[in-house]
Amino acid sequence: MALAEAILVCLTERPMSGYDLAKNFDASIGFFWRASHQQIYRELGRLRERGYVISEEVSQDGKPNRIIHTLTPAGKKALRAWSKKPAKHPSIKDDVLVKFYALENMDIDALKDQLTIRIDQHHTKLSKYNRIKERFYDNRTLNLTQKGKLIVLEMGIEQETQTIERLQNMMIKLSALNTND
Amino acid sequence: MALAEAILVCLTERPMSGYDLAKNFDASIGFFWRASHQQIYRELGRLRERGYVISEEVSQDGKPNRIIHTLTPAGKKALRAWSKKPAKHPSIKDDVLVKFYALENMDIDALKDQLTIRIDQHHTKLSKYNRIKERFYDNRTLNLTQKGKLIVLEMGIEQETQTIERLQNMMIKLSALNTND
DNA sequence: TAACCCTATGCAACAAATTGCATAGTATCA
DNA sequence: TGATACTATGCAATTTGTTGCATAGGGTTA
Repeated sequence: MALAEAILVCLTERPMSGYDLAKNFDASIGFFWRASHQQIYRELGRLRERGYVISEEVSQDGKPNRIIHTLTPAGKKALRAWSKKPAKHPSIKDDVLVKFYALENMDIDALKDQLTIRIDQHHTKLSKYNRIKERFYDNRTLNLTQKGKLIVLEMGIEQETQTIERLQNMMIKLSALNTND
Repeated sequence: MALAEAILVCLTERPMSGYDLAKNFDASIGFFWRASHQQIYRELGRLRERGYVISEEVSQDGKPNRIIHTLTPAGKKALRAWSKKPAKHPSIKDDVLVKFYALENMDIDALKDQLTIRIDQHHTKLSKYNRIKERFYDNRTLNLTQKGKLIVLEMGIEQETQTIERLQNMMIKLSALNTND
């Protein structure tokens, strides 16, 4: 259950509400771990039960009260223990590639549209990464945690760039098939 | 529930038993869609209920009987309908990248070991892809389905090559951190 | 002024995935 | 000859993930 750990990792940055976490899972950490707010709230309950976070309600006016979750020493200990455990295989599930596996039974024009959408999505991601890099990491003295984040960010930029190229390549090959057969 | 469709895609090649499918999900199609045999057997039950496959028991001697599942016209129709539906976001869940997000709370030596294992795994995958390409796709006249499979195979080879480079890059950056800080 | 979005939390139902176990014969290796 | 691996199927329990809904005040837009 690495969602628990992904949440703890977020909370090392600063104490956060479930809502803040959900937004984080929609942006930064969400680039390689997605979770809905429902999942996050449920998991926060479990983390509280285990004593990995403490939660306190903070009243706001005009807005609903927030519940701020803070990482406990036990939580940090759990994180370090987790870091020593072997990593799992990253999950792979990709509709589009499956579709290429039975082209004769597919609607090829529809598949092209899907490829186009995919390429757009990766462009969006790439722009986000680049914006984050410019804003937060250029020309600064970085501590260890920031350096770690910069490493994954740069890997993300490379990955997205290469993915876009590969998808464009697939598109070209798919189009070539279509006109010849 | 695209596992159903991934199974149907496999069955377009030839009728198969659950066991055969499980092996396929461990090799070819499994490179971008993983599923355990328990998942597959359960899903086959549902596909049979919906009339997308028909199943017949074949007795063997020495070995347990096999149940061979064949794609029905209704199954093919369902596949084509699925091909028109927009693709989902490919699922992303990667422990290792999450770990880079809180380096101060991680055991960096353990993380290096994990990176090494990852690199090895991608090398293994790459070799498999290359072997498949040599065996089945070189110097042949290919039909549409085979061309589709070749496209994803070539994309897989590119992807794995690039992933290995990126991971090695991460390793170098991580090592540089370790000695300086 | 109605429709919609944002902040903020959460329950409930359902679907999918994981983990553990069970059966049972054959083959291979030490 | 005992251990292990392969073929072949499947149940059951648990954990994760998804979808739909509910509440509720505030701001923005048409």
